[in-house]
Amino acid sequence: MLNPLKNVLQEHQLKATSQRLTLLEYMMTHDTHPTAEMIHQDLPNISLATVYNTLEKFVEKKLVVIIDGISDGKRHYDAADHPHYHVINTRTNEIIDAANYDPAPLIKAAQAATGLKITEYKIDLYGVDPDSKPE
Amino acid sequence: MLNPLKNVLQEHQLKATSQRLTLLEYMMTHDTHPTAEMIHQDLPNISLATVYNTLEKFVEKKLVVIIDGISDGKRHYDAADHPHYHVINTRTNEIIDAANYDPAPLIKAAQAATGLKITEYKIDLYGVDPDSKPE
DNA sequence: CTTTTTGATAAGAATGGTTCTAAATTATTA
DNA sequence: TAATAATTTAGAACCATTCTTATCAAAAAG
Ligand SMILES: [Mn+2]
Ligand SMILES: [Mn+2]
Ligand SMILES: [Zn+2]
Ligand SMILES: [Zn+2]
Repeated sequence: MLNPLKNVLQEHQLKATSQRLTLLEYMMTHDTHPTAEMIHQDLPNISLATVYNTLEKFVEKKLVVIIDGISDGKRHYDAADHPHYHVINTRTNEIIDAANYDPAPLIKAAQAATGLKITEYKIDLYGVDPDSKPE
Repeated sequence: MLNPLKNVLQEHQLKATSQRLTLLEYMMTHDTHPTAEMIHQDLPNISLATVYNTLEKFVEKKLVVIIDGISDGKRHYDAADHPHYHVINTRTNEIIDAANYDPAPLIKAAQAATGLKITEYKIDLYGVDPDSKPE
């Protein structure tokens, strides 16, 4: 087995079809946060239905996470290969990755507050360029 | 001015119509996290369009926040009267409020990482009952 | 090697939450 | 009051996502 992406898929009980390999590589190698439609435009040989189906599978397997709350009304996707949080520039809708924060105390607080076992978390902050005029 | 809710609306440059007063009171006095449709069912005298329009205004003015990422695919709304974060039970879709966490270091980290001025943040954790069987 | 079964992909139709439109009310101003 | 502006409303339209159904491909069975 020379293809590490093939390994990743098989470890997650997903058959390594060419579409899945292509999509997984796309998500792993792009630091953008594309919508299904954007991915389909970059990979026109994979049908839009398959993009949606495959991303759904990847989300189930926690290979990919959904970013919503973007003001374009569309669902954005992000490879979940390294834990990080997002800062969204509300003027440009740019989604910026950041990782200079340890979520462990937050997870602990959430478990203490609710008694639930935390399986996932999502931290999104919204901001604007400080030099930009208000309104 | 005896009605404090009327004050709140006027302080936010919103005319205090009866629909807005009713909706603001509804959001303030309910600790649930309803969808527009749920609110409309509880307040059938206010049209669904007005529920959407008014919630959008309230979100602009930061009186209300949107909760998305719930697996019912619908947008939920929450009064923003006190800062808190959410823990979502992914088996029941219950949205639990929690406030035992200070977001100041996170906000500081985000500003340091991006240079943006943070205006809003959204922290959602997802969990399951620890006694429930897996899958 | 067939044959059979299972799962994946594809194209397009359907869905439904949300937004838009245009008309009717209501509030404000002169 | 009349004139103007803002809000509300019902229903139409939108469109991102999901569903349907038909093909296709890979794996198991024989
Ligand atoms: Mn990424
Ligand atoms: Mn609340
Ligand atoms: Zn990211
Ligand atoms: Zn809440």
